[in-house]
Amino acid sequence: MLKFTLQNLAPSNNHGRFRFVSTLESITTHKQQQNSFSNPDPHIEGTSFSGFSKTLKCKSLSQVRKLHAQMIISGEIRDFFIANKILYSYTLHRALEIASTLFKGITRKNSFSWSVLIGGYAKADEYTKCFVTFREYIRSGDRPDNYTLPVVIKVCRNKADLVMGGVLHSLVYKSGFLSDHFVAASLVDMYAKSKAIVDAARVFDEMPKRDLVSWTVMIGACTECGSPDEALDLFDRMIREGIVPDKIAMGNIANACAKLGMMYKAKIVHDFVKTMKYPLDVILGTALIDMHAKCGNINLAKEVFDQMLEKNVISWSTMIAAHGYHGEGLKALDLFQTMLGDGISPNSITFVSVLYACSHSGLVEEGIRIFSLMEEEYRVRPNVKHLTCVIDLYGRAGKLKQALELIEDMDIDKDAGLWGALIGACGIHGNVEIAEKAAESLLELQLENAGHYILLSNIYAKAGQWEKVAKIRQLMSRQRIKKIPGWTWIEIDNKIHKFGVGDYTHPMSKEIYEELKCLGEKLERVGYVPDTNFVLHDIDEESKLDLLNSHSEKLAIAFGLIGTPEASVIRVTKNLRVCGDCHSFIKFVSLITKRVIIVRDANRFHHFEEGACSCRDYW
DNA sequence: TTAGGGTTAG
Repeated sequence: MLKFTLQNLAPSNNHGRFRFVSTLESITTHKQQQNSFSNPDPHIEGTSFSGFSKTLKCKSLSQVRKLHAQMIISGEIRDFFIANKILYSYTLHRALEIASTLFKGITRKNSFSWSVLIGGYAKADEYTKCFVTFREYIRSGDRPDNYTLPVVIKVCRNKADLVMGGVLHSLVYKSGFLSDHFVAASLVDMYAKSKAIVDAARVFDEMPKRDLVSWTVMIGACTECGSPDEALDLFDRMIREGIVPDKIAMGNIANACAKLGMMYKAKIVHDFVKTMKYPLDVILGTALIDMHAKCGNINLAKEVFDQMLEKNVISWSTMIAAHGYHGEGLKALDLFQTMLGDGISPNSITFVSVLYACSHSGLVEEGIRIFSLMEEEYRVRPNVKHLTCVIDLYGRAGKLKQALELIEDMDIDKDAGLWGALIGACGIHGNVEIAEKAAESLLELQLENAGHYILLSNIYAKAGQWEKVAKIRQLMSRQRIKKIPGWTWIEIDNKIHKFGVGDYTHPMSKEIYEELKCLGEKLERVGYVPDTNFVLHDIDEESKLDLLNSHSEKLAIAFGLIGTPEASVIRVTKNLRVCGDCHSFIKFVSLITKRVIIVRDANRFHHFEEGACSCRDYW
């Protein structure tokens, strides 16, 4: 089952105000004033190439070869300056064999020659040759310089090779290049992409001076490692230090906003991009689509998508996925057809998005048909993620036996997510027998994801099999698997308010619980009955009711009702799946308050209106 | 003359 990467993620600065909003606005104002005087184009950059370099760079490979031949005939190739330039031109064309031959013939190799060849291998993903050449460089007695080191560190980043990365870090330290911002930024990025966030932060903190790239790398690292709120704080710090974010930094911060699901901030990010006139290229445009969609604004996402002059398979897949998790399966399928009509070949992720969209809109037959055509018609081999979507589809249709048979028949490495999808479907249809079979396979994998164990525990609890619930709990405890705490947060007036279950830490807790009590009375009059089956503890009914009434999504929504103008849309984000009772509760709240309530959970968006949800009770 | 940061799922 697809999920946003929201687990374990919630804003840490409870009730805090993100300052980047005002700082971005101040830059924007400054920029507007600047524009009125000089109207500088931020996209025209100076170049560092001399005329000769520029000329060579523009030449085709055959022209470079011709020039090379002329230089050999005239003897000018003996000039190491000229030889180096031709060497560089060859690497730009990925003509690495000729480059290597030329390199061997250069008698006075300098650091430039080595850097260029090593960089050429790196850019061509020839990692082994890159490291072998780097080793020869060191053995030649020369010291690697601040041009070569970022290149080899980047290779470690691409391979997530922390061992070699650590060796290079120590080399950097010994050679005194830690103060070079190119070298240090490469190290930060290498650690970040290898998920060693503490090491990344250490290098970053120790940098004597940080430029835009170093900041962007560190901001991206925070988002990547599950702390988008820290990414926003860091972004704020960067701006306070006078650094103006460019389009790459803005794409990066759009990712953080996407993870947090905060619509207000998303709008500010987009406005800033517009004011700075950053071009909506394929990467920034796609990041903005993803941000708006994950912040609950599918219309703005589509607007950006339509404005983009160039789109690639990632942009299309992002938009298809967005329709999917907003429950707009037919639109997702339409877009998929348009994409094919535009001659864009779908990739593996496109199919995950399409199948996911089918699954979350109940398009069972269509989804199964597309799955069956994937390999034959589109040459994309189904993987476990596609199969998981199909299991969701079968689950929705109640075809649990067929789902189990399909899993057993397919020659695909099964993962916990796949078995989790089957257990989830069993939970909806109350099928303990198949759930137990799936659980056996799941437990064999001995994975640490608490969610799947909870699903099974949920099924046993619903069936009143408390002994088995206890057994699952024991297993989790033995394997030290902890349930991830559920959090729901709501953004009001640019402040984030975060709630946990039974939370009394909010300054307005008294009013929130009063609102909940009042709501409960009104809801019961229109037919809402709390479903205590969703409390997975073997406790008395009254305690269950108390626990149920203080679920984080209910607290956030109650606060939303108090803190936002009448008739306005309430948007909340939860890091886990919304609970079944809360889902029913929110439907009733949307009915009696006439509010549209949009809930983003770990799986998808739920649009509640007039007592119904866009997920049609399947999620 | 050469070097570091960017988009979709999980």
